[in-house]
Amino acid sequence: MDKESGPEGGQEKKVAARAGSRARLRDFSRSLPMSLLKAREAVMRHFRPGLLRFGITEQQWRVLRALTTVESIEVMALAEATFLLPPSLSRILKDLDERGLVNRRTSQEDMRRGIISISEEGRQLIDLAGAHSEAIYAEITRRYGAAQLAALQAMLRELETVLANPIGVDDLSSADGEGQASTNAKRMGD
Amino acid sequence: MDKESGPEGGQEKKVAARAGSRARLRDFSRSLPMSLLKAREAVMRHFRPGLLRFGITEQQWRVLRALTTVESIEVMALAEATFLLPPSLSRILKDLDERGLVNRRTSQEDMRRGIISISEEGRQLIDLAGAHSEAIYAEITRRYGAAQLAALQAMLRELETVLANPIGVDDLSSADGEGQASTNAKRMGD
DNA sequence: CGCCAATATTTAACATGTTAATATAATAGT
DNA sequence: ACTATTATATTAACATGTTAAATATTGGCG
Repeated sequence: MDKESGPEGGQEKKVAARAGSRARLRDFSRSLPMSLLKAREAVMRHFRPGLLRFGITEQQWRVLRALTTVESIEVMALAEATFLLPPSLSRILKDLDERGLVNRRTSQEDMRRGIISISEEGRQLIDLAGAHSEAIYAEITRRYGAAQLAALQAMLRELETVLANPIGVDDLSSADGEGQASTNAKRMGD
Repeated sequence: MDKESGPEGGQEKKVAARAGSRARLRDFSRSLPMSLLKAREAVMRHFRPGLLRFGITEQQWRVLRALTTVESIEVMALAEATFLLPPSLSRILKDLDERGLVNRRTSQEDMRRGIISISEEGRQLIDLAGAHSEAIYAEITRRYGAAQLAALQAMLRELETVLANPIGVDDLSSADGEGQASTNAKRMGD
């Protein structure tokens, strides 16, 4: 599957002549985390400059965008919806609040919970930036193909599902041994 | 793709409560950047704890791992190989150098260029952490399926290729039925 | 030769990612 | 009621992402 015939271009002068661990580390740039990272960066490269011109970052946009879909939402639920960790979201909300783009209040039933809603200014900003983003997203869809895009996202969701359960030592022992594991695992660190 | 007409009217009730705020946010979390981000996090969640026990971060691991594949390499080439931006790599190399995990020297032909190589300590560390990562990667491959994994990576690579060229106003006009991003401000695809 | 554009690397400044620790408030058990 | 536990943010501390600017050095050109 990972064919990659030929070296990375051959401009490297000397490869380590040391024994030990070198040959199998060659294709590390094609690891799954790297593939996902590169693909995402390829996408975001097209969105970021536009958002920057509206004075918001990618994460701030995610928050405001999520807030347009509800009347109000608690911080924890917002963190899950935007896939931001609570510390990050806390900082972002503080900033957006100071800029008047969101409103916060405290739940009366549970004083721990903060309840966030988007302000009118925030909504206007999302309307403006959203037009740009939508056009870019449409062009990405056109280039890649709608069906291909849907298929890709289905596979990504499947990957998430499959990795939902933690990997313990028991899993490793059954996968690393000989037998069935030899059918799939080449070696490639990450 | 993104339907959800505007909630501007505010005629919906609070979706706050517990975890009842999922229905409206679902299409938002289906955007391509979010899908890629979630999938990558699902993978990294399994690797990070192991690396942390060896005292290295994910990016430091990438750098050391890349260095095991060459005898030495220039900073710019290393940045490209690890997919790190030069400022990030600069900080990482400074730290790894102080910890004695890498060695740096300056090219004699071009005094601007720094040349990096892994130290013996660094190599030992990679050997240890690498065994662990390999086992985890093998288990991920087993769960998802080797063929499925290869197909996913091919699709990701295709996405990169398709998005290599910048998206200009010309592309946007032909993408949607009635482009003109400046006039229609309603929904977006993140 | 000397000036200047270009390249390689670093620093700076700000925002976020990540883990741990900290207040505060609600809840379960006894 | 009282305490241990749990849940909800937030803060802290460090590392990285991201863009812009600064440095250093090289190479081109008049």
